[in-house]
Amino acid sequence: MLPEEKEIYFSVAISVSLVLFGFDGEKLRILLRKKKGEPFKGAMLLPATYVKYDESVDSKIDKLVFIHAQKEHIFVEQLKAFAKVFRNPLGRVINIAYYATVKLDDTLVKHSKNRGEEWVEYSKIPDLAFDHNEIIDYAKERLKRRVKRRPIGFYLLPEHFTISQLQKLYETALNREMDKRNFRKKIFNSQLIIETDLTDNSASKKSAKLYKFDEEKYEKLSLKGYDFLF
Amino acid sequence: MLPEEKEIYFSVAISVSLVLFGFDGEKLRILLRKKKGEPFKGAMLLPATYVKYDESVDSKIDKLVFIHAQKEHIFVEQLKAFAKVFRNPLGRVINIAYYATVKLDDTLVKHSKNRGEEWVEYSKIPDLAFDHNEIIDYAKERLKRRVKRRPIGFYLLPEHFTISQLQKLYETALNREMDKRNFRKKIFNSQLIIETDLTDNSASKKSAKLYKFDEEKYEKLSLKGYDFLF
DNA sequence: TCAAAAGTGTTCTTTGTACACCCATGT
DNA sequence: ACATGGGTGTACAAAGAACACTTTTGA
Repeated sequence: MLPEEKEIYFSVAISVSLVLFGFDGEKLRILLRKKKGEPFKGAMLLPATYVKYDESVDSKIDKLVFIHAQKEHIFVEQLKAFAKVFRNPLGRVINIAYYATVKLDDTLVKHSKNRGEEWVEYSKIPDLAFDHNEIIDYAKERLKRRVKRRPIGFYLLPEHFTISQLQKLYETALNREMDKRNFRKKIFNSQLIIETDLTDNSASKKSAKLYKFDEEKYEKLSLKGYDFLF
Repeated sequence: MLPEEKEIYFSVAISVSLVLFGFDGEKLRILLRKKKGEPFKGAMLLPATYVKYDESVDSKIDKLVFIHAQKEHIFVEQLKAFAKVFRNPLGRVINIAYYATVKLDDTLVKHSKNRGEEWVEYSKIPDLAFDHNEIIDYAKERLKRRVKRRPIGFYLLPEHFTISQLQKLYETALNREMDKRNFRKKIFNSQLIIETDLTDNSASKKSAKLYKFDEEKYEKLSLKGYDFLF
């Protein structure tokens, strides 16, 4: 590359965007915010930020995740780069999209509301600014595939959860209904969940047993290239 | 973004790189070239090119694929963006990596040789310039996953191929040995290959039947969200 | 005649799937 | 007493895994 050519190459901006999945025990949701400035003022869109030419994309996305999920060490993975020429009216912006999963509780919902953000139902995503609908569609597909092979569903649930909650999560993510008995069989066979003494009676008259994810066992198994089950 | 801020954002370059997989009937290979100019002069690396601020990434990667594969309509998919701050000494360059698969024949090997490029064995990739080893590792993982679920293996073989060739391809991509009888059973059950009248006796005294991929049937099945088998 | 790859079936195990009823309890 | 979700087992079907010998023919 000749020095005089540099400016026709080095004139692009980077942004990162985040598809943050949350599950409230009932429904799978995605965090959206309302755009404050131009372009697309007032439109809903994904959390996103520009990255300066000397900034690390990884640390930028980690910050974005922390701001919105209020937790560290959660599951984050890059989706891909969205790079269409005219996706942003300000100039050429390459968006590197990520997704992450978080346990959705009242504290976090409140935090998001205070920031003017909203946890929108998985199946009710409105038209968004830029190409963010395309990004969400891609993220949903990725989640579907991942959830089949790795127990990332567990990262979306509270520490203690009922089997019904887990099943609802899988049903939403995979977009199909499952048989209760077969589901339980599969889950218990996986040996990845531990029964606790606790119960939950928020959803039913009869109270349900609460379980937790056996992270230690999963670590061991995943070292051996373990593949999950659905 | 304020106008005076624009230059700290719009000062990044994009490049695309290509992990081109080829299979010669015996071995799975990846196309590499030798770097001519600085930086990293003389080092081996992936085919790659810079993308101008107003150029389409898609058309740039299509061109790159065509130059090296000499065919159109081959399987190409984005891997992800590689975005480390110091991956390129010229400045901040975001590399959007792709992979593609091509049928490797003598004509193409010659073409590559004329261009000073080399088809290097899948398991013998040397140390490369930039972060290209990381990109190849990522591409291998993706190929492994894809090959299990979609018959992309067929795109790597010549139009007519023997079952042994197909098995070798799967064994290399998945990095494990398979039982001949079970492999054949699975492949024939998939109903995706058609027997031809042709035979091949290049690899053995006893000649082997040649088969071809039933693309039409695959199109139909893939519309229904069909998943392959390994 | 022998080396090298082609081709071929059966058995057993594991996994997936379909399916229906009783239980505990809050209202 | 009844509605609501919690919890349980069995039988059949499909897929996966292990395993060994015969065939063809060029060298």
